[in-house]
Parts: sequence; C-alpha cells; structure tokens
Amino acid sequence: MKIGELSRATGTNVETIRYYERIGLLPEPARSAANYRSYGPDHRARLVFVRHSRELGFTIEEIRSLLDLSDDPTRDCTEADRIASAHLAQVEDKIAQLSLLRDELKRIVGRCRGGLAGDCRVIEALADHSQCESQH
Amino acid sequence: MKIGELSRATGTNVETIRYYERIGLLPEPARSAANYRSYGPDHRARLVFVRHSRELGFTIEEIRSLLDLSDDPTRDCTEADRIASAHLAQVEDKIAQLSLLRDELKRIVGRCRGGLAGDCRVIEALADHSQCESQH
DNA sequence: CTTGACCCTGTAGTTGCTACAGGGTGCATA
DNA sequence: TATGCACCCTGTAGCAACTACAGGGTCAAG
Repeated sequence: MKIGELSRATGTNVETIRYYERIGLLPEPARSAANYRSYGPDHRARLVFVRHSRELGFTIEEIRSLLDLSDDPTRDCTEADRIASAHLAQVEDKIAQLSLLRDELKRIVGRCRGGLAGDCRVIEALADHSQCESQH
Repeated sequence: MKIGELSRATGTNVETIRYYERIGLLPEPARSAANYRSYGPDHRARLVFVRHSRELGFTIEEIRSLLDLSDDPTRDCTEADRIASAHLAQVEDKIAQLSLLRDELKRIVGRCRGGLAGDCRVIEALADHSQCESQH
C-alpha cells in the first residue's frame, strides 16, 4: 500500500508517517519504480502500535523502548510494565495538578461584575498569588 | 534592580525574563552605564502577573490580552472573565481526557506477569486498540 | 591582578508534529 | 494527444514556551 492508503487506514497524517520514518520509529519501506513508499501489514501494525501509544500519552522515547521490547520477544517484559507504570504515575500527577488549577480558576472566574478593568477581580487575582488557596 | 535580582525575586529564569522582553510581554527596561537591564517595582509586578498566569496555564497570547486589559483600566472587563472561563473549560476538558487515559493505563498496567516480551499483555494491549474500553 | 559572579547578544536546541515550496508520477477525461 | 488532478517525493521552516550554550564584557573582593 502507498503512504496515502496507510494514512487513511490508520488515521495518521502522511507527514507524520514520514516523520516517524525519519526519526527511526518506523523502518524504511520498500520503494516502487516511481520511488513511492510501499507498505505491508507489518508496517501497518507497527504504526497502529505507535499511534495507540501516543494516544495514551507515551513519549516517542518511551515508544521506542516499547517497540524494542516487542521486537525481541525473548526479552524480559517487566521493563514494559515499568514504563507503563511510570507513565500512569505521571498522568495521575498531571490530573492532580490540573485539579488544583481548576479549583483556583473556578474561584477566579465569575468574580467579574462586568465593570471596568481597573476594578476587575479576575485581573487582580492574577496579579496577586497570595489570593490563591493552594500551591499550583 | 538587575536581572539576576528580579530573577530571584520572582523565581523566574533569567533567560525567561529576556525571552518575555523579546516577545514584547515585558517592556524594555532602562539600562545602566554598563548596558545592564535595570528594573523597578512595575516591571516586577508585571512579571509576577505573567508568571502567575502561566502557572495557571494561560497561554502567552491569553496573557497578552489580559495585560492589555490591565494596562487600560477604563476598558470593559468582561473580556478578562471570558478568557478565564474559556481557559477553565479547557482545563476541565483536559482533566476529563486524562482521566479516561488513566483508566485505560490502569487496566493495562499490572497485567504483566514478568514473563517474556513475546507474551506481554502490556505490549499486546498497546498493539490492539480494540482492547480499550473508551475512546481516548 | 586575577578570580568569580554576574551581565550582554545571538543562535540553536527541545517535543511532536505540521505546513509549505518546488518538483515528479499516474490515471481519467476532452 | 493534451491536460487536469490527485497523489507522491525531498528538504526546510514553523509552532509554544522556553532552555542552553558560545563568545564576549563588567565589576567588586582578595
């Protein structure tokens, strides 16, 4: 299949596929006589793996490690679990941090009475960290 | 005060202060005879405003608008409330999205029995989106 | 007089793409 | 046969919001 077909089959931008190849996440595919990239089911499966991992928020480097593991089925797989666990912890941290942030924003928003900017509670709150209840 | 003092006073990297100046978020300060930047309380207050807004996740462009409002106290301030509300909505979206993600990751993590990568449930789950319960 | 901490400008790197510019290929239609 | 259009190629530059140098100047203490 050509790059456009792979793009449609996986919901991945054509430019992104070429980018993944450039950074070595996808192997260089065979080329047609016209120098067009030609992909098979293995390429497709690998790209699906990459996209799915990206959707789950893994970084390119994490995905690289996960691909290395999956390329060598004789390796110990606790490493994969370690990467995923570390990522889960990061996501949970991020949620906690955003929740604090949301609470502060809620307190700030809606204090506006529609008056002049000079009296605006929103702007005042941004200028003065001590009005915040938490370390965000 | 010199840039290093302002840096310590606000917990902002020196390079970041110069960056804010370059993109027009902070005004160009006066210079000493040795061409050192020289800041006063107004600069400091403005930088505190910027940093606090950044900590709350506002983009530079949003901060630019908020600073414009705060620079002209006769303007209507509903705009400030609108920016903050839109940002709050974005944060809430992000939290919801990360929560889905966290749930999927939790299901994936810990399925590893410490065997070989060839049988790894973690890697398998990443390769196969259909094992997921939600659209993430 | 030298050491070290600070300051300056300008540029390049980071992450994960995305968007051209400027060209070539391949197939259907007039 | 011409020509239009969708697709493909490479290479480079842009995005956000910084961060990290390189290569130089300034200043006070010992």
